[in-house]
Amino acid sequence: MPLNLTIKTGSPTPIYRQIVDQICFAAATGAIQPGDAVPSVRGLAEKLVINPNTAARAYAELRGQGLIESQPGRGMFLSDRRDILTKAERVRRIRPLLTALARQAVMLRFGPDELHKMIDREIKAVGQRPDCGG
Amino acid sequence: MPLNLTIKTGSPTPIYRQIVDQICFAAATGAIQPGDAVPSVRGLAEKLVINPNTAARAYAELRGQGLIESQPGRGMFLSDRRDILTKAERVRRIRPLLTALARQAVMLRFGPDELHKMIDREIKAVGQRPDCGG
Amino acid sequence: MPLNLTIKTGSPTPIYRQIVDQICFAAATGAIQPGDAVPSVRGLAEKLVINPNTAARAYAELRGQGLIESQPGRGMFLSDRRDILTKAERVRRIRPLLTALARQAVMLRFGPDELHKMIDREIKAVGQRPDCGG
Amino acid sequence: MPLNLTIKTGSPTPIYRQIVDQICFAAATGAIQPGDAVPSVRGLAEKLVINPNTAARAYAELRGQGLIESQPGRGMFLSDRRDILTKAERVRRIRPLLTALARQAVMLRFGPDELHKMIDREIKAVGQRPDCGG
DNA sequence: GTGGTCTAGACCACT
DNA sequence: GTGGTCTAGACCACC
Repeated sequence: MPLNLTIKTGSPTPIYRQIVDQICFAAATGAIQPGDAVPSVRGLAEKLVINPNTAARAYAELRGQGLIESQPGRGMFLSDRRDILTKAERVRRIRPLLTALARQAVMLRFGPDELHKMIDREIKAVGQRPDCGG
Repeated sequence: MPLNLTIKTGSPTPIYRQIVDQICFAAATGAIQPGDAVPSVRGLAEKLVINPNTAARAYAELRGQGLIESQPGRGMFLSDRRDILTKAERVRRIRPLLTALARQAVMLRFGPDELHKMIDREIKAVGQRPDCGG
Repeated sequence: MPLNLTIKTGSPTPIYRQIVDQICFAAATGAIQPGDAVPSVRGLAEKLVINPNTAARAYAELRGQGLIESQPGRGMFLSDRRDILTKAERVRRIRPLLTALARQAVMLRFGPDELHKMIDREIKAVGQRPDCGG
Repeated sequence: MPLNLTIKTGSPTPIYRQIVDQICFAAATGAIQPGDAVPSVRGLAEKLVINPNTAARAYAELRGQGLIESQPGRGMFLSDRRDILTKAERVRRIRPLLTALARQAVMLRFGPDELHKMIDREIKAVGQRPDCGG
């Protein structure tokens, strides 16, 4: 089962964001491969019982990020892997989370080694859950 | 001087949050010890030239977290926070940040080693800044 | 007049795209500076006589590109300049236009020097027109 | 062999477009000269193993552009296209591409010199490919 | 059938 | 007041 999208309504994480994240992960982890088709806007909307616009919005964001490409009239397909963002921008985008984690870790007296182990475990576990607290 | 609070007005981080963070850090790093007195609401407000309500709000949050205790008639004192949180509770509190970081890291294609290095650097950097709310 | 947005309805270029392009240009040419506010979603919608959602969509795209940042409750502001895309990605995005131009130029017997002059003139002229054929 | 047409099926560029482009190039580069005969619709369809309708459509477009002329009973011949387009018309036709390129270049922060180099490279590369529709 | 765009109107959260 | 999200339904273009 290469792509099993699920959403949680009423979550602080918007639905479209949940979809984006899950497809993003599926691509990053290799669950879906370049050239693979992603569900159609209408099909996804029907399956998840959401408005087609919401599904379209998720896909629009993914397309904007260069992760998928649309072939008009045929559907949307996963693009070839490539580095889109500069190293500086990637660091910039993950920085707030690093800072927040470091602050909380210091406050809760977690040491670097403990953190490393926990983050490694988390990386392995990630990608199954539709909502991880935005 | 065990506690040297400074604030930055006009920051995206509310002033009360800045105070909470700094006292939190001071406690976590041992700059202030359990049983030490913290400034009175009025004294703090006067020193930082802020509204007493703002200082009170900061202390309310700290007391809610169990970090300080008021001894009526004597003032506010740092409690021994090691007694407060179990290991499970500490993990529970840092978990959402770990998850969020792991997800973002996977999406931005940061490997575990890169993450470890960035986390360590961030931990070292943390605690010096009056404003560290992301 | 730092920012004079106009749109052309019924154009092949979608309205939201026209807005994105114009703000993008204004930023690239220095007409608006980092930290400057951009019109509010509702204000822009009213001025251009479009649906607020359409304006919001344009801003969402600009924010996704890292060009503007939203300060909740305050408005949207132009971000600091930074390189977001890798060189390879920037080339990749301009490539189709280069190819199309080169083909047309060969067919119409324009030489490289003529092209250089025309493209330079076009660069100087660009940015005033809301629609330039998408 | 003045005209060696090849097509790529399954390409995003329709077959008729590929034919138009290649004949267009052959004419522009002098591979075929005004007055030269071009293959008949039937002959071309047979050689390329395509539907005669597709070949006819390609020729219809070329004739519409004034590039070829049919001499009833004799076949189709390359017309002298230098007589057809005035300088103003040539500029008018390439203008939209110049504008689009200039806009995109400004947005992606490509300077004039970089653009000139990329254009020159693209011109050299053009014409060899059976599929060059962007 | 596919995606893309736009409108209209609702609700939320933050300040 | 600000932005953010979601729904509903419409129309277009492409295949």
